[in-house]
Amino acid sequence: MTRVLVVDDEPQLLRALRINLRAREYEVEVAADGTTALRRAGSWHPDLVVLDLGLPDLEGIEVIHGLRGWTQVPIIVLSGRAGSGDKVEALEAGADDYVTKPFDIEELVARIRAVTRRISSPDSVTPVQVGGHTIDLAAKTVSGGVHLTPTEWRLLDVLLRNPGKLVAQQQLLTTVWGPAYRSETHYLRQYMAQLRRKLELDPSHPRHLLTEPGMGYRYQP
Amino acid sequence: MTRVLVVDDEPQLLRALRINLRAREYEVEVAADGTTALRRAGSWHPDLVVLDLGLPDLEGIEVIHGLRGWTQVPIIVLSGRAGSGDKVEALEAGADDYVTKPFDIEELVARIRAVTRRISSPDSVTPVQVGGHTIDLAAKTVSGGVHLTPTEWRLLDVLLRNPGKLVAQQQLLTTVWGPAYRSETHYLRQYMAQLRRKLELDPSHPRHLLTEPGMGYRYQP
DNA sequence: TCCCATCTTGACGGATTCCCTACGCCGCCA
DNA sequence: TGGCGGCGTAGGGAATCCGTCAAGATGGGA
Repeated sequence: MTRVLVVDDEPQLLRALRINLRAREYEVEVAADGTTALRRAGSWHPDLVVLDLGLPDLEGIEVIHGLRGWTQVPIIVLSGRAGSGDKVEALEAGADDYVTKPFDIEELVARIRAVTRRISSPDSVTPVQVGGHTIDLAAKTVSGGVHLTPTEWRLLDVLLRNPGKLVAQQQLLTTVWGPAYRSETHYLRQYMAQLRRKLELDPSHPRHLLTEPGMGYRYQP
Repeated sequence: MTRVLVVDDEPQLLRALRINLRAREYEVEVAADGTTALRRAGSWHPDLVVLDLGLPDLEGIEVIHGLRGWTQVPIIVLSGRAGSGDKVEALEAGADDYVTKPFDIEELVARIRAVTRRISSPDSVTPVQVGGHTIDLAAKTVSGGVHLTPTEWRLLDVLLRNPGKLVAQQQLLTTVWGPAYRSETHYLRQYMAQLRRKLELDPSHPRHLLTEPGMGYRYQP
């Protein structure tokens, strides 16, 4: 089930969105200010964030930056201002879509559907087994009380979305750390070791997170 | 169906391209910034990338380098600047075509068709049979628990991409080891023997990895 | 302010891969 | 028959790559 975090300081709008989204089989959490929103996103790992730019404590742009610091979760921005300057600023900060108030709630739901369809379509990611653990990439959960850090999730994400395929070191480094880290292979060694310690039954003889010397790594289902 | 990843930070242009390309039976994914683009390319494996150079987070050139680090997927570059310097830089970084804004959408579609017709994506190469083994060049896998080293893969790659064709010794040496090794034919003997040992049913009587004395080698499907 | 989780950075032993030399075989030709 | 060039095979040293431990740096929350 798709998890949506709605961030807005108007209780009426929150209620309306919660009812409409739950009726359409979405899981909904709400936050009334930016600080709460960032904290809840960090602990709950939503699949989508609906964010009002006019918040009491933080600039909406700050919330976008805060989220983009560690996640690529889709963000749909709500705003009372229709100026193209705000729009550009929000989209440049990393928002995925922009809706101007007042809006028809059906329109927002349609945009949410469009964004979530785009996210889930690349390959329907169902929970995956590694070692004795069940990993849910969408919910960002691992069974057995295992906790992964943001970087570990990004790395595992790339590997698990290419099951059986060799993923080159350069690809892992550029997608997880950025293009500037193209040759910093010691990060890979470090974090692959951590993933194995946390996920493999016998970390010194991995069966799923495999090394291909001189090339990269491979997730073997 | 051909898969196209469109990277641009202008929502209007994204929408227009998505509609026009989908109407022409392309599968379309979009990304609004370079980081997202790199991640999505890594998980979705598009057959073609349409890339705007003016992105909010990364230099477009960086995105090209990031992609070229692991894939030969065709890249069509969009840019607002018509200067030939940018053009040269993008093409040298590995872009396949260059379109200056503003452009007619029909023109872009025509170029997309041209590029996809010209280049069959290496990521969509179907597995190949050699001896009793199935070889997947994209995933870097061989059936039957056979393991190949990086140099062996590079050599096999060249041969398998030229099925039935004679590949000259010089060409193999320059593409696998570099131009400086143009006359070191003993490397070829060494690694061809290893490939045969690992892949051919009867290594001393190869049926697929054939020698053309004095000329080079040939992969016989 | 301190503490804790996370991300960096450095160093070292062991494993893999590569490079290089040497040798035997075969067909060709003088 | 003996020499020669091209090819296949074998093995060991060197270079590279990888896993691991440890410690410093960073930043956010209590």
